[in-house]
Amino acid sequence: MRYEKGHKETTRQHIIDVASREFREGGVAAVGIAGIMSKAGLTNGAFYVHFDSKEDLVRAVLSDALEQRARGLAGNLERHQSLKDSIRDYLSTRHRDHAGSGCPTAALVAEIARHPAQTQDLFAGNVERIVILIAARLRGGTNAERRRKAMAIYGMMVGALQMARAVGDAKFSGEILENALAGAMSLAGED
Amino acid sequence: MRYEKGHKETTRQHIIDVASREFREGGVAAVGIAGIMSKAGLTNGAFYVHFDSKEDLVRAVLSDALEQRARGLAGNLERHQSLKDSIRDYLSTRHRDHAGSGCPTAALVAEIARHPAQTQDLFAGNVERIVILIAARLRGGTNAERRRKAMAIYGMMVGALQMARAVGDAKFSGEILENALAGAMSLAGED
DNA sequence: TGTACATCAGTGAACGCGCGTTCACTGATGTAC
DNA sequence: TGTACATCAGTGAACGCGCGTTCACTGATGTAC
Repeated sequence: MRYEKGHKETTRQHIIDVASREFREGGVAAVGIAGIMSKAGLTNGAFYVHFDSKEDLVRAVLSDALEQRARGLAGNLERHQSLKDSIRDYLSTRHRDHAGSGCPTAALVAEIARHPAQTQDLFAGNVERIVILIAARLRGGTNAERRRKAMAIYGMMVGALQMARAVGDAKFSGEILENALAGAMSLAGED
Repeated sequence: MRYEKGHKETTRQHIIDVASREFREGGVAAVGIAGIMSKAGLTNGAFYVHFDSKEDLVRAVLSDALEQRARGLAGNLERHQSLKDSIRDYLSTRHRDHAGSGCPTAALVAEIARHPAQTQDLFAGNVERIVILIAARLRGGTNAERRRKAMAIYGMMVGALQMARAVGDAKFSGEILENALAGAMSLAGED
């Protein structure tokens, strides 16, 4: 079988998409290559046609997922979605219950802390980008003050979403999301 | 060899202490039982004299580590440490660089989200406890408002510490910690 | 136009390894008689 | 007091299994002549 131009790149992206979901749902350490390839409709061996190693895939997945997230947020803000609505989406039960398609930072930040410097740098660049996007939507104060608030707000979003996912009890979980939203808006200086 | 009274309980606690550090440093999924037992100065087989399974150990570790943390915070507050100083300790470079002896929530929250309900309930009880401790130190507003703020602050602490650990770059990491501290104090209504 | 060879994404079996778990055994001490 | 047996935390080899990775091979298509 010989394939049309671009086929290899399409397959590579498909593997990244599947792995991206699996990693966010199950964690990098607990998800294996055989499982990813099987879910992608391929066999074990084809993996190394596309990636050098599992760590190479992790970097490709992070790069892709973080990029998509930042683009999504930028797009929403350009389409005049309010910062509050963006944060509300982030701290929603829907986002909480769909980690596989959700924020890669919330799903993988603890694991990224244990990965090589190259992987961490990739992550850092994305955090910077998100902070700038949030800061640009804040009103009042100096640039430095808006940057400070943006970091605090982003940290709260990531921490609260993770806790909401980990407590199990739906009522308590919902309370965490609501209270973090109120806290974020209070910091942002809106209602 | 027959052992003095309490020996088994001492050994069990020693295994928990070792596993607690290893899990927080490396993550539950990436740390094996053979490694834990070897670091505890014992062999493989002895593990099942003390625990039914790895999940049983995970619960024992979480229960122990979360309990210790909550007690530590309660003790500091009773000894009249200010809330600000407690949060400053939490968002310190020292805490960031010593995950093994640090907050189990920040280290393991993402993994707890993937563990059984029994494990999640254990975690939820501890979050509730910490929130109450923080809320009791807040001034002004109704009880409900203080609870809201306490949850937002705790979420921010956990999220910011994790991001500070994952970005690699020390300068950026320090900036995240400082800005989260400022955000938390702003929410708490102090300086 | 027909034949021989090159290309290369994907196959599927196998590699060594460490995982969580099991189990027959050890041996120092306690208890029974 | 001396002997026989029970106790049980810990040993260390082994279990089946899935991990990440390697590799000889396939086979449809493209290119050369």
